[in-house]
Amino acid sequence: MPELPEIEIVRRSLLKTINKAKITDIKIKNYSLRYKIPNNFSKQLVGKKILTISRRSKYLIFYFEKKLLLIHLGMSGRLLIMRIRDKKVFKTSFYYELDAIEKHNHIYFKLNNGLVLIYNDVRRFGFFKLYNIHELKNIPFLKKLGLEPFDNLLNLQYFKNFSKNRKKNIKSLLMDQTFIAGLGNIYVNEVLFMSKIHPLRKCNNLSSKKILKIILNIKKILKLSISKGGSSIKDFSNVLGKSGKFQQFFHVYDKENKKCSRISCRGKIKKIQISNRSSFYCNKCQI
DNA sequence: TTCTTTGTTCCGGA
DNA sequence: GTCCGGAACAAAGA
Repeated sequence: MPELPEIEIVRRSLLKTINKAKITDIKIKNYSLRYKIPNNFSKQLVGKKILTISRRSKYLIFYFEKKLLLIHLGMSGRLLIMRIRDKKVFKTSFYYELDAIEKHNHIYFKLNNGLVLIYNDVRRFGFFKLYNIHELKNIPFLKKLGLEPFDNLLNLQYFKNFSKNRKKNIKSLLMDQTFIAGLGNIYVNEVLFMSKIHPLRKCNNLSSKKILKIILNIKKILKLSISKGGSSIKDFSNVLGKSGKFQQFFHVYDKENKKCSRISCRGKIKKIQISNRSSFYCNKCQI
């Protein structure tokens, strides 16, 4: 599941490989993603040069002269880079254990630098949306998003202001994209474990100390994850066959019935449902 | 056949 | 009007 760190890593790899390249051809194998790809999609992008690639929350934004392309990878979307000459596929991300299966390649972007950008997505929950540059401020997906996790404005004051009149639990608050944009289920579970807070704790009666701990851990865990990923994709070819690094970070996610990883703790990881999402926590140290 | 997985959207009730 | 939880939705694999 690509979360914010993975999207950021993909963005950085794409900047290194295909930034400033021109799209010379587009082949669409499957139009039905999360939203149907319009028939004039290719026509609007062929001949255009990628000026830069940015990220907001878990969205990637490709900038062209007058257009921007908004990409969301859903839960299983991947962007792959293939060299046309030797047909070798390099992954732009490090966390997938299995190689992409060709039947799930849905879009091919042929570029003028000898590379092809491929969109591969097993579940097809990802999407591509094309906008005019001047629409940027009015894109519904981006409009309602809260602060980026690394934004300096994400501080004690912001947290307290947002949560003081709310009754929901801390897990749901951290999942709320209008509060902090880009935190998904996996990292919220990990952040709460690191902060020793039970996911069902009400969000409006946390101590300042606990809140600061949460904020610090959000930034810390995301940064760590990006840096690990970043170092393992310096040379794309190193990535192939080296999977599982990503999972090593997890302390609670998908660890039901495992022992708590804290040396001094004899707790056990429990799994519960919160707002229809699996939540994992240690029954001893998260209170 | 049923369950799981994700982020987003929508809806009803408080 | 606002908040909140639950359900639906997309597709495919186990």
